[in-house]
Amino acid sequence: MPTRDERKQQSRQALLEAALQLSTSGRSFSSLSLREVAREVGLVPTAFYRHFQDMNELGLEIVDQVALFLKHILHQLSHDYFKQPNMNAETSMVFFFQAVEKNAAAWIFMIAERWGGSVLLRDAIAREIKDLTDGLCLDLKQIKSMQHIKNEQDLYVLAQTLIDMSFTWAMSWISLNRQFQDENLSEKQQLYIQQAVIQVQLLFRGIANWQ
Amino acid sequence: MPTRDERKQQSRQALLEAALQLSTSGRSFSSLSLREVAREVGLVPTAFYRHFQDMNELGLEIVDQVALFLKHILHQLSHDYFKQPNMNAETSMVFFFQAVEKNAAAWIFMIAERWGGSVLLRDAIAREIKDLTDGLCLDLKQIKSMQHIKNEQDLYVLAQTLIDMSFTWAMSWISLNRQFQDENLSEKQQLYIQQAVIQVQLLFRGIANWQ
DNA sequence: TGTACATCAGTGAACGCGCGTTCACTGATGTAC
DNA sequence: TGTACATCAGTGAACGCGCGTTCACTGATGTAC
Repeated sequence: MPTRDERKQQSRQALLEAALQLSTSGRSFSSLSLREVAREVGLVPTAFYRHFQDMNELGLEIVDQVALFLKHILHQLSHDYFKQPNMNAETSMVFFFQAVEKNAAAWIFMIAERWGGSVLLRDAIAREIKDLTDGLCLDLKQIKSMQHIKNEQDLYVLAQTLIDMSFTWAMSWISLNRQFQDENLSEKQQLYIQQAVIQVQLLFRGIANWQ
Repeated sequence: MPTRDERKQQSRQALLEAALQLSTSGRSFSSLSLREVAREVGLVPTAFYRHFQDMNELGLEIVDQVALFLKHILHQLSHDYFKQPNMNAETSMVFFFQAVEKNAAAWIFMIAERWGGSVLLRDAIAREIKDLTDGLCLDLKQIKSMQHIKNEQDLYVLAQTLIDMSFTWAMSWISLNRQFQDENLSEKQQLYIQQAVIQVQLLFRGIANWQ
C-alpha cells in the first residue's frame, strides 16, 4: 500500500506527463487549459491546485525534467561519437534519430516552446540550452580532433552550432514521421540521414581546417 | 475618396497587421482570439467575417505575406554577399541583423509558428521554407566559389543549412534586443556578431575543402 | 444629371460553452498518546 | 494495540468572463436607366 505522499507524487507526475503529451501532439503548451490536463488524468479541476499554483508552474517543471533528459542523451551521444573507434557520421546519425524517436515528446516540447507563447517558459528554456551548450563544450574540449582549436570561444560557438543543428535534425525527423508512412517514410528517412551526414561533414571539415 | 473596395482592402490589411503584431509581441498566433484582433483595429467581432472565414485563413495569408518578404531579403543578402567585392563575413552579418531588426515581426512569426500550435500554419510554413531553400540553392549555383561542388544534393544541403542558421541568428538577435539595453546590449550584440561570423567561417571552410 | 434599387462593410444583441478560480466539504491516511 | 484527533488529496457546486458564431439590421456606396 503506497503512502498518501507517494500517491500524491503519482498524481503530480501524471499531471506533468499528461501536459507534456497533450502539448506535443500537434498543439502548443500555451493552448492547454488547466481543466483539460486535470480531466486527462481523471482529476477534478480544483485538485490541480493541490500540486501546482498554475499552468506556468507546471510548465517550468516540465522544462526541468525535459532538459535533464536531453542532457543525458546529448552527453551519451557525443561520448559515443568521439570515443568509439568504429563510429562514423552515418551510424551516429542513425543512433541520434533512434534516440529522438524514443522520446519524441521531449524534443518537440523543447523546440516548440523555445520560441513559443510563454515568456516564462522561453526564458527557462534559454537557460537550459545555455546549460546544454556549456556541457557539450566541456565534452568537446577533451576530444583529440579538437586540440588544435586554441580559442575557447571558437569551441563554444561549435557547441552552439551542434546544439542548434541537433534541434533542427530532431524536429525535421519528427516531421517526416508525422507526414509519411511505410516505404515512403523510410525512403524520406534515408534521404534525410544522407543530408544530415553531409551537414556534419561540412562542419567537421570546417573544424579540421580551422586556424 | 477611396472606393468601397479600397476601404475593404484597408480593413483586411489592418486585420492582418494587427494579428502579426499581436502574435509577435511575446505571444503566439494560436493564443490570439478573433475578437481581440477585431478589437485591435476598431472593428466589431462580426465584421471579421467579411474578410476571413476564421483565424486559420487569416494566419495562412500572414504566412504568404511574410514568406514573400523573407524571400526578397534573403535573395538580396545572398546577392550582396557573393557579388560585392568588398563584402566580408562581418559586414554582411551586420547587414543581416539590420534587416532582421527592420522587420522583426516577420522573422519572429516564421520562426515561432514553424513549430507552433497550428498544423495548418506549420504545413504552410514548411512549404514556404522549402521554397526559400530552392531559391537560395539557385542563387548558390551561380557563385564562383561553389563551382567545385559537383553534386546537386550537396548544394541543396548547404542552402538548407544556411536557411536554418539564418533563422537561428535572427531569433537570437531578437532575443538579445528583448533582453538587454543600452551599452549592455551593444556589448552582447558585438559578441554575437563575432560568434555568428565564426559559424559562417566554419561552414565556408567546410565548403572550400569539399570533395 | 437625377432617381430608384442593389450591394455589402460594418453593427449590436443574443446564444451557449469552456475557462480559471473560490469555497465549504468529505473521508481516507497519518500521528500522538 | 486501540482511540481520538489532525492532516490534506480530492470533490462538487457556483461565479463571472471572454470566446466564436448566428442573426436581422443599417446606411453609405455603387449601378442601371
